[in-house]
Amino acid sequence: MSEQDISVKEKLLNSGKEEFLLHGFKNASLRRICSKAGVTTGALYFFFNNKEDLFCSIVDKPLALYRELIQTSIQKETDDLNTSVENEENIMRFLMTYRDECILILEKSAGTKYESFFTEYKAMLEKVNTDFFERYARRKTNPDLIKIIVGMRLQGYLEIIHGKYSIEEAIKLTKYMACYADAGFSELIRKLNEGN
Amino acid sequence: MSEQDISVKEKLLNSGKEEFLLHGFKNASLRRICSKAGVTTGALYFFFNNKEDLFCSIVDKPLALYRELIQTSIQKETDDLNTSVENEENIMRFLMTYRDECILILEKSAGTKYESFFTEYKAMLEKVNTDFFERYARRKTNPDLIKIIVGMRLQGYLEIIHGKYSIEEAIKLTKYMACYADAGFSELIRKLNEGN
Amino acid sequence: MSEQDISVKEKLLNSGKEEFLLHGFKNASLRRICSKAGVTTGALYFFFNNKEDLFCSIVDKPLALYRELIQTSIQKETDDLNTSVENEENIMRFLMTYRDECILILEKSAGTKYESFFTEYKAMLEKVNTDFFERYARRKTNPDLIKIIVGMRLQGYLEIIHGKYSIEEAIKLTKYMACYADAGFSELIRKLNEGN
Amino acid sequence: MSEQDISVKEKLLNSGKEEFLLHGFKNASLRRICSKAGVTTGALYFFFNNKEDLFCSIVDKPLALYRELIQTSIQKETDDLNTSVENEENIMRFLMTYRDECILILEKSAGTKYESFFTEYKAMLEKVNTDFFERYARRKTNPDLIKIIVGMRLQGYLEIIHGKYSIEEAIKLTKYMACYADAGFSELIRKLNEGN
DNA sequence: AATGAATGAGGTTTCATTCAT
DNA sequence: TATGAATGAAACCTCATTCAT
Repeated sequence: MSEQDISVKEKLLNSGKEEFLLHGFKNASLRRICSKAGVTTGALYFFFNNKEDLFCSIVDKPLALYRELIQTSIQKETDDLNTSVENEENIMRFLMTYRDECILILEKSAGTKYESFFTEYKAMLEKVNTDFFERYARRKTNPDLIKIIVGMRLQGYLEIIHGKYSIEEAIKLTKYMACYADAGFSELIRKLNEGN
Repeated sequence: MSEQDISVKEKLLNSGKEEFLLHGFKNASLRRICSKAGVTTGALYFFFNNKEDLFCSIVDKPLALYRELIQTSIQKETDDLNTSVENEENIMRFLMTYRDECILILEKSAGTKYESFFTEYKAMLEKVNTDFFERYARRKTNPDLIKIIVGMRLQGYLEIIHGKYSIEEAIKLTKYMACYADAGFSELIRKLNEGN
Repeated sequence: MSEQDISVKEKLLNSGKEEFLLHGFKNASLRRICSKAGVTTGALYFFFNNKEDLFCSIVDKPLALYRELIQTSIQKETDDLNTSVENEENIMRFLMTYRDECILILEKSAGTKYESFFTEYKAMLEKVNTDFFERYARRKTNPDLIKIIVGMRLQGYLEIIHGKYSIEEAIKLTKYMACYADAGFSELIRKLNEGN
Repeated sequence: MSEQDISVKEKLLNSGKEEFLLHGFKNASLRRICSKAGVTTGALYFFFNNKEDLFCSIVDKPLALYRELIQTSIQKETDDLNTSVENEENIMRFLMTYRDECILILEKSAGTKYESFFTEYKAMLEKVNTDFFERYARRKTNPDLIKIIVGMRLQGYLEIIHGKYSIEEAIKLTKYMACYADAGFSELIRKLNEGN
């Protein structure tokens, strides 16, 4: 598809993505977005209802896909713990495919309906980890510790997403990260049991 | 010091801190800051040159102190590796004492001259870690891995700072986090050497 | 005529009428009109020159008919005073038949060329009433009083038009109103002559 | 007070009143209001929160006074029917004193919180008239007729307010109008009883 | 030391209208 | 006939900043 064949709507989605990534939702300027797309501000409102609608139009589809992926991954992992490596790879493959959109949702969405997605996602992971921990360590968890570990692990993902890696590189790094995290986790359990 | 003795300047610094924490630098409103401080916007410009000057006035002193602390900590740790635990405790003690200011610099400073502080700080830590790694593991590091590990570790700190912990609780959590991170790090080295 | 046979032009006239009634000419939105009619804004400009042309197309024919009716009514009443009851009934029958269009012209036309129609109509009625008064009361009229009485009488019509009455109900109410107005008028003349 | 001593706030209130009277609340332009007052649009927001706040600042005080006046008038008239003439005179005196503000509330307030004031006021008068009617005519009222008569009477007030009369002239006209309305009302009752 | 007033630029959004197809 | 796209002006509003007093 040649340069001139990109529709204005696509141009707006592209320059919107760029602007949102650069400044975040609230500080993004529709004027800049439109002028980057080579149209007047009014034109934007032919394609989108408002600023948030533009943001959501960029982010909605990947997000829906991601929710599906998470759903099935958790299901699979509940049925068979051995799928966890494979699941993590699938997730990372997805995240790398939709790098920009992930960053938008997780770090640039303040002011939109997705602004609490990250927090909710973290809370969910904390719950999953707590359940896992209590099943295998057979002791009460320290919710503060769980929160820290989950936060660190997610940051690991974000570091990889922010890097300019190929998908294969990213997956390799993810595996190293898993190695790091798992060893840390085991040691923590050991120490906590010992301290008991 | 009685309530009425709080000078206008201090009131502005306080309400500024509050507002910047709540909305970030760019989305903070000087109007709100001033009305929270009980003065008009003009008054602010008697004490500060502009919005950024107010931000910096809140953050500058703690930042200078922190830079000193880091300097001496690194020096101490270079001289004697055994001081590392003690150093980390000192740092966390500092961070918890200046929780708000840390959050401002690390997460709310976009639009100010400190907006790249976090990135630079990370880069510095990456360098320190690389040096350490290369000295003890006697092999080339993977800079991408270092970046990830440093990012995760810093996120650990941030998680603790964001929690409403007492200093002693925070230090305890920091130690657990160190345990997690060190074990992970060791395992990573082992694996990398083995893969060699 | 089946549903699907309603031409686009008619759909536009209908949804235009609805919108103008709801928001008045100036605050009406061509977008809403077109979307209610199931076409795009461009289509409107095939049938009408502009917003005002749409308004006039809704209102022009009833207005022309009304002008005829008024003309002949006044003529008839000049020739034979006894036709006045019959004339008033004819007028009310007409107004009820074209309720929406009347309301558009009288109350929703600000911004169009008809915005002063009501004022002019009132002025005309004032003149007619003045002539009548001077012929039968044989004295100078008070133009201010005439203006007030005409305004009130017209408001009476508007109240009836705005009610959700059947034509027969409306005519009945009109007769009561005439009774009220005539008695008031007579008493006023009596009082003015007495005060003489 | 000399021309140059009029504060900007007063200038804004004046040009606002002018603009609202001319175009109604919704179609009034803050730009025009401000440029008529010789300031930029931003200046308006130093004195008023928004467009509606400007409108209300023009209208609030007279409205509060009017509500008091109505309250006491109804009370007085309930206690002693003979006060009605005096009450009506007081009301008209008030309306003429605050001509512009009355017109704003009654005819130009669409889009503000006062947009339904007229309707509510009418409904109240309909109730008062119904009660009065049923007490003196000893028969069920026709609510449609009451509505029409109240609407006409109010229109009478509006006609007077819109004229450029002095207060004394206005009061004189009001008395004539009362004569007209009372005679009409009596005749209507007579006719309705007869038709019984 | 602080107020009160005002600016001017920029924010998002809505609108009637135009025009190539 | 009608669409889909785009314009440009105007709408209300917020902002950091300035300045005379």
